[in-house]
Amino acid sequence: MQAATAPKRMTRQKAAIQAAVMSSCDHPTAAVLCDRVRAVIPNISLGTVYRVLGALSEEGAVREISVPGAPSRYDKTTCAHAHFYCSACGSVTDVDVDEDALIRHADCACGGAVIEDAEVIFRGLCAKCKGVNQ
Amino acid sequence: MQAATAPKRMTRQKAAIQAAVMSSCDHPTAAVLCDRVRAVIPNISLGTVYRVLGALSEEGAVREISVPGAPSRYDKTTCAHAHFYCSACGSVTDVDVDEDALIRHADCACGGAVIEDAEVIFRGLCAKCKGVNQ
DNA sequence: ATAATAATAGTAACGATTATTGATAAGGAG
DNA sequence: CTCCTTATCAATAATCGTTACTATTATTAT
Repeated sequence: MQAATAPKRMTRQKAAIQAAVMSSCDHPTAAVLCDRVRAVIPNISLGTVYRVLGALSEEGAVREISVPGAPSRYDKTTCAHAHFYCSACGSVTDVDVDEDALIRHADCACGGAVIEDAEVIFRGLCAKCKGVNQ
Repeated sequence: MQAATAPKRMTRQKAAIQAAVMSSCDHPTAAVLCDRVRAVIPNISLGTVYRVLGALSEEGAVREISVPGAPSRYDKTTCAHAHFYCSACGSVTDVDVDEDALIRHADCACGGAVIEDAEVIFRGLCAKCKGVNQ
Protein backbone atom coordinates (compact mmCIF):
# COMPACT_ATOMS: atom_id res chain seq x y z
CA MET A 1 0.00 0.00 0.00
CA GLN A 2 1.13 3.53 -0.58
CA ALA A 3 0.77 6.61 1.51
CA ALA A 4 -2.41 8.39 0.47
CA THR A 5 -1.25 11.70 1.84
CA ALA A 6 2.23 12.87 0.93
CA PRO A 7 5.16 11.07 -0.63
CA LYS A 8 8.31 12.44 0.92
CA ARG A 9 11.89 11.70 0.08
CA MET A 10 14.82 12.73 2.14
CA THR A 11 17.44 14.25 -0.10
CA ARG A 12 20.87 15.65 0.57
CA GLN A 13 19.51 19.06 -0.40
CA LYS A 14 16.58 19.03 1.98
CA ALA A 15 18.70 17.70 4.82
CA ALA A 16 21.35 20.36 4.24
CA ILE A 17 18.83 23.19 4.05
CA GLN A 18 17.06 22.05 7.19
CA ALA A 19 20.38 21.71 8.99
CA ALA A 20 21.40 25.18 7.85
CA VAL A 21 18.23 26.71 9.28
CA MET A 22 18.47 24.77 12.52
CA SER A 23 22.05 25.78 13.12
CA SER A 24 21.47 29.45 12.32
CA CYS A 25 21.40 31.87 15.20
CA ASP A 26 20.50 34.77 12.94
CA HIS A 27 17.52 35.07 10.61
CA PRO A 28 18.92 34.33 7.16
CA THR A 29 17.22 35.04 3.84
CA ALA A 30 16.74 32.29 1.26
CA ALA A 31 19.70 33.67 -0.67
CA VAL A 32 21.96 33.61 2.39
CA LEU A 33 20.87 30.08 3.23
CA CYS A 34 21.62 29.12 -0.36
CA ASP A 35 25.15 30.48 0.01
CA ARG A 36 25.67 28.58 3.23
CA VAL A 37 24.39 25.31 1.80
CA ARG A 38 26.68 25.76 -1.20
CA ALA A 39 29.59 25.13 1.16
CA VAL A 40 28.33 21.55 1.23
CA ILE A 41 26.47 21.23 -2.08
CA PRO A 42 28.18 23.71 -4.39
CA ASN A 43 25.65 23.66 -7.21
CA ILE A 44 22.42 23.73 -5.25
CA SER A 45 19.82 25.94 -6.85
CA LEU A 46 18.14 28.95 -5.25
CA GLY A 47 14.84 27.60 -6.53
CA THR A 48 15.39 24.40 -4.57
CA VAL A 49 16.11 26.40 -1.44
CA TYR A 50 12.86 28.32 -1.87
CA ARG A 51 10.85 25.17 -2.58
CA VAL A 52 12.26 23.23 0.37
CA LEU A 53 11.86 26.19 2.70
CA GLY A 54 8.23 26.44 1.60
CA ALA A 55 7.71 22.76 2.36
CA LEU A 56 9.44 22.98 5.72
CA SER A 57 7.35 26.01 6.49
CA GLU A 58 4.13 24.16 5.69
CA GLU A 59 5.04 21.20 7.84
CA GLY A 60 5.88 23.59 10.65
CA ALA A 61 9.59 22.84 10.87
CA VAL A 62 10.66 26.39 10.03
CA ARG A 63 9.01 29.75 10.19
CA GLU A 64 8.91 32.32 7.42
CA ILE A 65 9.21 35.92 8.54
CA SER A 66 7.84 38.33 5.95
CA VAL A 67 9.58 41.69 6.04
CA PRO A 68 7.83 44.53 4.19
CA GLY A 69 9.95 45.65 1.25
CA ALA A 70 12.72 43.15 1.94
CA PRO A 71 13.26 39.44 1.30
CA SER A 72 11.70 37.01 3.76
CA ARG A 73 13.78 35.59 6.59
CA TYR A 74 13.66 32.05 7.93
CA ASP A 75 13.80 30.93 11.49
CA LYS A 76 13.76 27.64 13.33
CA THR A 77 10.37 27.47 15.02
CA THR A 78 10.55 27.74 18.75
CA CYS A 79 7.72 29.44 20.52
CA ALA A 80 5.76 32.14 18.75
CA HIS A 81 7.49 35.47 18.98
CA ALA A 82 7.63 38.81 17.22
CA HIS A 83 10.52 40.26 15.24
CA PHE A 84 12.37 43.53 14.99
CA TYR A 85 13.65 44.72 11.63
CA CYS A 86 16.37 47.36 11.55
CA SER A 87 15.71 49.57 8.54
CA ALA A 88 19.35 50.67 8.52
CA CYS A 89 21.32 47.42 8.52
CA GLY A 90 18.49 45.02 7.68
CA SER A 91 19.11 42.76 10.64
CA VAL A 92 16.22 40.87 12.17
CA THR A 93 16.14 40.04 15.86
CA ASP A 94 13.67 38.30 18.14
CA VAL A 95 11.34 40.23 20.36
CA ASP A 96 9.60 38.62 23.28
CA VAL A 97 5.92 39.36 22.79
CA ASP A 98 3.13 37.00 23.68
CA GLU A 99 1.71 36.40 20.24
CA ASP A 100 -0.78 33.80 21.37
CA ALA A 101 -2.33 36.22 23.81
CA LEU A 102 -2.51 38.74 20.98
CA ILE A 103 -4.38 36.27 18.78
CA ARG A 104 -6.72 35.37 21.60
CA HIS A 105 -7.48 39.02 22.22
CA ALA A 106 -7.96 39.76 18.53
CA ASP A 107 -10.24 36.76 18.20
CA CYS A 108 -12.85 38.62 20.17
CA ALA A 109 -12.33 41.78 18.12
CA CYS A 110 -13.10 40.26 14.72
CA GLY A 111 -16.30 38.31 15.12
CA GLY A 112 -16.70 35.20 13.01
CA ALA A 113 -13.28 35.13 11.42
CA VAL A 114 -10.85 32.28 12.03
CA ILE A 115 -7.37 33.54 12.80
CA GLU A 116 -4.76 31.01 11.74
CA ASP A 117 -1.63 33.02 12.14
CA ALA A 118 -0.27 36.35 13.26
CA GLU A 119 2.76 38.26 12.23
CA VAL A 120 4.14 41.04 14.37
CA ILE A 121 7.06 42.99 13.01
CA PHE A 122 8.58 46.09 14.52
CA ARG A 123 10.63 48.46 12.43
CA GLY A 124 13.19 50.98 13.53
CA LEU A 125 16.87 51.37 14.35
CA CYS A 126 18.74 48.73 16.27
CA ALA A 127 21.05 49.69 19.10
CA LYS A 128 24.16 49.57 16.88
CA CYS A 129 22.71 51.66 14.05
CA LYS A 130 21.22 54.17 16.46
CA GLY A 131 24.72 55.10 17.54
CA VAL A 132 26.19 55.22 14.06
CA ASN A 133 23.40 57.18 12.40
CA GLN A 134 24.71 60.71 13.07
CA MET B 1 17.84 81.48 -3.52
CA GLN B 2 16.19 78.10 -3.45
CA ALA B 3 14.49 76.14 -0.73
CA ALA B 4 17.05 74.02 1.07
CA THR B 5 14.59 71.60 2.62
CA ALA B 6 11.80 70.10 0.55
CA PRO B 7 10.02 71.58 -2.42
CA LYS B 8 6.46 70.28 -2.52
CA ARG B 9 3.94 70.94 -5.22
CA MET B 10 0.27 70.28 -5.04
CA THR B 11 -0.83 68.71 -8.28
CA ARG B 12 -4.14 67.42 -9.55
CA GLN B 13 -2.68 63.92 -9.41
CA LYS B 14 -1.53 64.13 -5.82
CA ALA B 15 -4.78 65.74 -4.72
CA ALA B 16 -6.84 63.11 -6.49
CA ILE B 17 -4.81 60.22 -5.05
CA GLN B 18 -4.98 61.63 -1.55
CA ALA B 19 -8.74 62.21 -1.92
CA ALA B 20 -9.18 58.65 -3.18
CA VAL B 21 -7.43 57.24 -0.12
CA MET B 22 -9.29 59.50 2.28
CA SER B 23 -12.68 58.59 0.87
CA SER B 24 -11.99 54.85 0.82
CA CYS B 25 -13.70 52.72 3.42
CA ASP B 26 -11.92 49.59 2.26
CA HIS B 27 -8.16 49.01 2.00
CA PRO B 28 -7.36 49.43 -1.69
CA THR B 29 -4.18 48.39 -3.43
CA ALA B 30 -2.17 50.84 -5.51
CA ALA B 31 -3.68 49.34 -8.66
CA VAL B 32 -7.24 49.73 -7.38
CA LEU B 33 -6.55 53.32 -6.35
CA CYS B 34 -5.13 53.94 -9.80
CA ASP B 35 -8.38 52.71 -11.37
CA ARG B 36 -10.44 54.93 -9.10
CA VAL B 37 -8.37 58.01 -9.81
CA ARG B 38 -8.67 57.31 -13.54
CA ALA B 39 -12.35 58.21 -13.22
CA VAL B 40 -11.09 61.75 -12.72
CA ILE B 41 -7.71 61.71 -14.48
CA PRO B 42 -8.06 59.05 -17.19
CA ASN B 43 -4.40 58.77 -18.15
CA ILE B 44 -2.76 58.82 -14.73
CA SER B 45 0.09 56.34 -14.46
CA LEU B 46 0.42 53.52 -11.96
CA GLY B 47 3.97 54.67 -11.33
CA THR B 48 2.69 58.06 -10.26
CA VAL B 49 0.24 56.44 -7.87
CA TYR B 50 3.05 54.44 -6.30
CA ARG B 51 5.34 57.45 -6.01
CA VAL B 52 2.68 59.69 -4.50
CA LEU B 53 1.53 56.99 -2.09
CA GLY B 54 5.13 56.59 -1.01
CA ALA B 55 5.41 60.31 -0.38
CA LEU B 56 2.10 60.49 1.48
CA SER B 57 3.20 57.52 3.53
CA GLU B 58 6.46 59.23 4.47
CA GLU B 59 4.72 62.40 5.53
CA GLY B 60 2.30 60.34 7.58
CA ALA B 61 -0.87 61.13 5.67
CA VAL B 62 -1.56 57.56 4.65
CA ARG B 63 -0.52 54.21 5.98
CA GLU B 64 0.92 51.37 3.95
CA ILE B 65 -0.20 47.91 4.99
CA SER B 66 2.23 45.26 3.79
CA VAL B 67 0.57 41.92 3.18
CA PRO B 68 2.97 38.97 2.81
CA GLY B 69 2.73 37.54 -0.69
CA ALA B 70 0.15 40.08 -1.86
CA PRO B 71 0.26 43.70 -2.98
CA SER B 72 0.32 46.34 -0.28
CA ARG B 73 -2.87 48.06 0.80
CA TYR B 74 -3.29 51.71 1.69
CA ASP B 75 -5.30 53.21 4.47
CA LYS B 76 -6.04 56.67 5.79
CA THR B 77 -4.16 56.97 9.05
CA THR B 78 -6.45 57.11 12.02
CA CYS B 79 -5.27 55.58 15.24
CA ALA B 80 -2.84 52.68 15.11
CA HIS B 81 -4.59 49.41 14.56
CA ALA B 82 -3.89 45.91 13.30
CA HIS B 83 -5.23 44.24 10.18
CA PHE B 84 -6.79 40.95 9.26
CA TYR B 85 -6.05 39.41 5.87
CA CYS B 86 -8.36 36.74 4.51
CA SER B 87 -6.24 34.25 2.63
CA ALA B 88 -9.28 33.09 0.65
CA CYS B 89 -10.79 36.32 -0.73
CA GLY B 90 -7.85 38.65 -0.08
CA SER B 91 -9.91 41.21 1.82
CA VAL B 92 -8.27 43.29 4.52
CA THR B 93 -10.22 44.47 7.54
CA ASP B 94 -9.36 46.45 10.64
CA VAL B 95 -8.77 44.75 13.94
CA ASP B 96 -8.93 46.63 17.19
CA VAL B 97 -5.66 45.89 18.91
CA ASP B 98 -3.75 48.35 21.04
CA GLU B 99 -0.66 48.68 18.92
CA ASP B 100 0.83 51.45 21.02
CA ALA B 101 0.70 49.29 24.10
CA LEU B 102 2.37 46.56 22.08
CA ILE B 103 5.19 48.90 21.07
CA ARG B 104 5.58 50.12 24.63
CA HIS B 105 5.80 46.56 25.89
CA ALA B 106 8.24 45.54 23.16
CA ASP B 107 10.36 48.59 23.88
CA CYS B 108 11.40 47.01 27.15
CA ALA B 109 12.05 43.67 25.45
CA CYS B 110 14.60 44.94 22.93
CA GLY B 111 17.06 47.08 24.83
CA GLY B 112 18.60 50.01 23.03
CA ALA B 113 16.65 49.82 19.80
CA VAL B 114 14.34 52.59 18.66
CA ILE B 115 10.99 51.24 17.51
CA GLU B 116 9.46 53.56 14.95
CA ASP B 117 6.63 51.47 13.74
CA ALA B 118 4.85 48.17 14.18
CA GLU B 119 2.89 46.07 11.81
CA VAL B 120 0.48 43.48 13.11
CA ILE B 121 -1.24 41.35 10.54
CA PHE B 122 -3.48 38.40 11.22
CA ARG B 123 -4.13 35.79 8.58
CA GLY B 124 -6.98 33.36 8.26
CA LEU B 125 -10.51 33.03 6.93
CA CYS B 126 -13.02 35.85 7.23
CA ALA B 127 -16.57 35.14 8.37
CA LYS B 128 -17.88 35.01 4.80
CA CYS B 129 -15.22 32.66 3.46
CA LYS B 130 -15.45 30.41 6.49
CA GLY B 131 -19.02 29.58 5.53
CA VAL B 132 -18.30 29.11 1.83
CA ASN B 133 -15.13 27.05 2.19
CA GLN B 134 -16.81 23.62 2.45
C1' DA C 1 20.41 -4.10 -9.03
C1' DT C 2 16.36 -2.28 -11.35
C1' DA C 3 12.37 0.28 -12.12
C1' DA C 4 9.23 3.91 -10.87
C1' DT C 5 8.98 8.52 -9.90
C1' DA C 6 9.81 12.37 -6.65
C1' DA C 7 13.08 15.93 -6.38
C1' DT C 8 16.74 18.56 -8.51
C1' DA C 9 19.54 22.22 -11.38
C1' DG C 10 19.16 25.54 -14.48
C1' DT C 11 16.64 28.86 -16.45
C1' DA C 12 12.64 31.29 -17.92
C1' DA C 13 8.64 33.58 -16.38
C1' DC C 14 5.95 36.24 -13.20
C1' DG C 15 3.95 40.17 -10.41
C1' DA C 16 4.89 44.07 -7.59
C1' DT C 17 7.56 47.94 -7.29
C1' DT C 18 11.13 51.30 -8.69
C1' DA C 19 14.04 53.88 -11.91
C1' DT C 20 14.61 56.27 -16.23
C1' DT C 21 13.39 59.52 -19.77
C1' DG C 22 11.54 63.10 -22.52
C1' DA C 23 7.62 66.09 -22.10
C1' DT C 24 4.63 69.05 -19.31
C1' DA C 25 3.17 72.40 -16.23
C1' DA C 26 3.53 74.76 -11.49
C1' DG C 27 5.15 78.80 -9.39
C1' DG C 28 8.17 82.65 -8.65
C1' DA C 29 10.73 86.80 -10.70
C1' DG C 30 10.62 90.59 -13.64
C1' DC D 1 1.27 88.39 -18.19
C1' DT D 2 5.75 86.12 -19.90
C1' DC D 3 9.76 83.69 -19.20
C1' DC D 4 12.55 80.48 -16.73
C1' DT D 5 13.56 76.92 -13.58
C1' DT D 6 12.60 72.54 -12.14
C1' DA D 7 9.36 69.38 -9.77
C1' DT D 8 6.16 66.29 -11.48
C1' DC D 9 4.08 63.64 -15.12
C1' DA D 10 3.04 59.46 -18.44
C1' DA D 11 5.06 55.82 -20.50
C1' DT D 12 8.02 52.29 -20.44
C1' DA D 13 12.04 49.66 -19.19
C1' DA D 14 14.41 47.59 -15.51
C1' DT D 15 14.87 45.36 -10.97
C1' DC D 16 13.93 42.28 -7.30
C1' DG D 17 12.06 38.45 -4.87
C1' DT D 18 9.79 34.43 -5.85
C1' DT D 19 7.58 30.71 -8.54
C1' DA D 20 6.91 27.64 -12.58
C1' DC D 21 8.73 24.78 -16.05
C1' DT D 22 11.54 20.84 -17.97
C1' DA D 23 15.00 17.67 -18.88
C1' DT D 24 17.86 15.10 -15.82
C1' DT D 25 19.31 12.96 -11.50
C1' DA D 26 18.87 10.41 -7.40
C1' DT D 27 15.97 8.04 -3.79
C1' DT D 28 13.17 4.40 -2.35
C1' DA D 29 10.56 0.05 -2.89
C1' DT D 30 10.87 -4.23 -4.95
